[in-house]
Amino acid sequence: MNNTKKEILRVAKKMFNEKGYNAVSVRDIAGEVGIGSGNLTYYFAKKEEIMETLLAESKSEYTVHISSLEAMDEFFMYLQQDVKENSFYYGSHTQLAQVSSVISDKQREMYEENSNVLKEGFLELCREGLIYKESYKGEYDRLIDSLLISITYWIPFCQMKGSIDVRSYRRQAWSVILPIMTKDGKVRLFKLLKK
Amino acid sequence: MNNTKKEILRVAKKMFNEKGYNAVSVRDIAGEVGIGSGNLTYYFAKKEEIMETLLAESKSEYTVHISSLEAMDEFFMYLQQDVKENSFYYGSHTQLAQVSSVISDKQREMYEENSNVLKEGFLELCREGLIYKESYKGEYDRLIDSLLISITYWIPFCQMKGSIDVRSYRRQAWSVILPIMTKDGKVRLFKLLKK
DNA sequence: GTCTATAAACCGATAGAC
DNA sequence: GTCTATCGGTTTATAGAC
Repeated sequence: MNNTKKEILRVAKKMFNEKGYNAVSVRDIAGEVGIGSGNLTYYFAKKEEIMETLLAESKSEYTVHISSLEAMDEFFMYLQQDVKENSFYYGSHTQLAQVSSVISDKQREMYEENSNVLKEGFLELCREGLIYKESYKGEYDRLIDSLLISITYWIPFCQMKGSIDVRSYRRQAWSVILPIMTKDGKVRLFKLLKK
Repeated sequence: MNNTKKEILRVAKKMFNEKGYNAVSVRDIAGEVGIGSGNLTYYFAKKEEIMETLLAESKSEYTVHISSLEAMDEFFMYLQQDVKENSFYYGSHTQLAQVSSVISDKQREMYEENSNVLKEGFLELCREGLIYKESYKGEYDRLIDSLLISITYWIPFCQMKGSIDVRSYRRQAWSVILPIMTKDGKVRLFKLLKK
């Protein structure tokens, strides 16, 4: 990939991180890179293509099968890290859904993928006797939705709360799961979180 | 308040509800009202002032003290209704935070208010023996954050999921609380939800 | 007070010279 | 590949008629 193109992507990601997708214009980006805005258009015909390219590059290779409490904890830490590193995306999640269907499709895809990963994880933890069985049909699905809605909007939520140091998503996630954990599961979780 | 001004607000709210804040221009609104866009500027110097006024008007008079399971259920139904009626606001929550500090201050204020209402409610339900005591310091606060992050971003989340009929927030909220409910509390809740 | 008309500044995007 | 000039669109702001 061309050097200028790389530089555009680097600067755009930085600026989106800081100010959000909508608040950054293509002229702003071109100015920061030190090229004309028309030249930027040569590389990216539309503003949304910059975001789509950034998104494609950050494509996760984290295809995991949660097979233990530790694996689920790692998954939460991965999500937390993902949100932190790609705040250019998560910080503008709602806006981006309206910008391009490519992106909104990607969002749904990521939701379904993470939802499936967590569902398998819940079932595995249940088999291991670490969490209780569903007390009604669909309980796991709803708790998983709570976990995913939290991670998806974690950045704007923390910004809204005005919390100076963003409390970790990892702890937030476990807080939702803890109440359905067995005594055995709780013991193992506390040991894990203390480390 | 002036008749024209009222009409502007009515039309703007309707259009924001349908298409989202960003997708509606002041010209669109003026055109729908049947006045010139410059005339609209006479009433609202900036686009954000329209939203700020709408927000100030929709100021909830629902200052409640949750004193029972039924009251908390009513509160969830109120939140659900609020989100539905004011989708012009909740559907663009993230964007609006970046638009004006008046709005972002209001968002934080609403979060803190709802957070306090729920916190008192949790403590009351605990006193009544319907939910368990905190199993660690801060557990209630985290569950409440889960409830509030869900309601705040309920609309974009449901749109992302692509669920045709939006599952109710009321059920989602109780799903998070159910795991910390006592046997007594669960019995009363199920009776309540069956009605 | 109420409204019209219009300018100013900015945006994403395009065309074409070099 | 890079640039300037420009289009049609937006929000914002002003000047002035009634």
